[in-house]
Amino acid sequence: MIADKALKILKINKLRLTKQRISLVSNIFKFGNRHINADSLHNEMTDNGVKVSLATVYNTLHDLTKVGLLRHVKVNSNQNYFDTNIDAHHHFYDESNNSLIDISKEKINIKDIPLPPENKKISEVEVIISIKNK
Amino acid sequence: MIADKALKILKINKLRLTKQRISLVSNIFKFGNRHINADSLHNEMTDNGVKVSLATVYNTLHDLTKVGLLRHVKVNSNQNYFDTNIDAHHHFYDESNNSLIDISKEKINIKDIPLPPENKKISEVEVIISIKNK
DNA sequence: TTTTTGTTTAGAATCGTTCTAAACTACTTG
DNA sequence: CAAGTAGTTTAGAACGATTCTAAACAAAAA
Repeated sequence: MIADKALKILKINKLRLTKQRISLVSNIFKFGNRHINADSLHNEMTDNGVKVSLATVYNTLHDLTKVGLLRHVKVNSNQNYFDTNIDAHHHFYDESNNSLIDISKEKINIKDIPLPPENKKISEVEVIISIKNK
Repeated sequence: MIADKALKILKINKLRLTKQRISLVSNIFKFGNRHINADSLHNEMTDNGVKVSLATVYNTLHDLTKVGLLRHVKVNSNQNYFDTNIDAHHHFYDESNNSLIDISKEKINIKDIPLPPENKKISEVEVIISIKNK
């Protein structure tokens, strides 16, 4: 995903292309796939000399998730992580430093997936392999 | 797991059998397998007329986890969930109400598990199937 | 341009959780 | 079984991540 394409998707979803969103989006998608949280993204912006409030960082991360440009990773850390890789895939979760490492979908083969309860549908299947130092 | 056995394990681990721990443990393991969080457990105690501070509830949940009587579920909800079912198994995570439903290990067949990075070892493999209302 | 409506902001508020240090009590030892 | 000691509980403060508020602002529409 490149920033320009992401901005088009924001526009399609009737989200205004404000200065803040433009610089956040360009930062988020500047590097390859990665896992970000609000705080580190906010620091990144500050370090780059871009002044954006933390509230806007949170709002934008949620907006981007809503339109499918980010994926909220359901790992229980004290912080919420957002993944720029929106394709189905799994994660190593390093307990020693709360970091995530992608595992491509093909690497894990899940055979049988049970049916969800009545009136529910599956929204996501995620494998989390917790790891720690040897 | 029954409460008496759990208390023995506490003793073995040199954790004192205080009034608070005894009533917490007996509450936690009174029902079958379930998923608890600090707040709801604290309410449960209060409703039963047992006065325990919230801090003690947190301490005890952690202590029980440390000695292997509970398992901390790594689902990203805003609260931490502890599972009285300590056997390897998986979960449905109902996004509509942040609840967990057990899926027994046999129901899901994970074929290939990738090797962890250098100097790391796997501590847990967890499948989380997020579900929502149809 | 002017108006409308969505967005940003600083700071307050909230929520789950952990910390603190004083009071307390289970267990140990003499 | 009394006295000592070391682990435990507690209320309340503190904390860290996140959300809320309502006023200022800016993008898009009219």
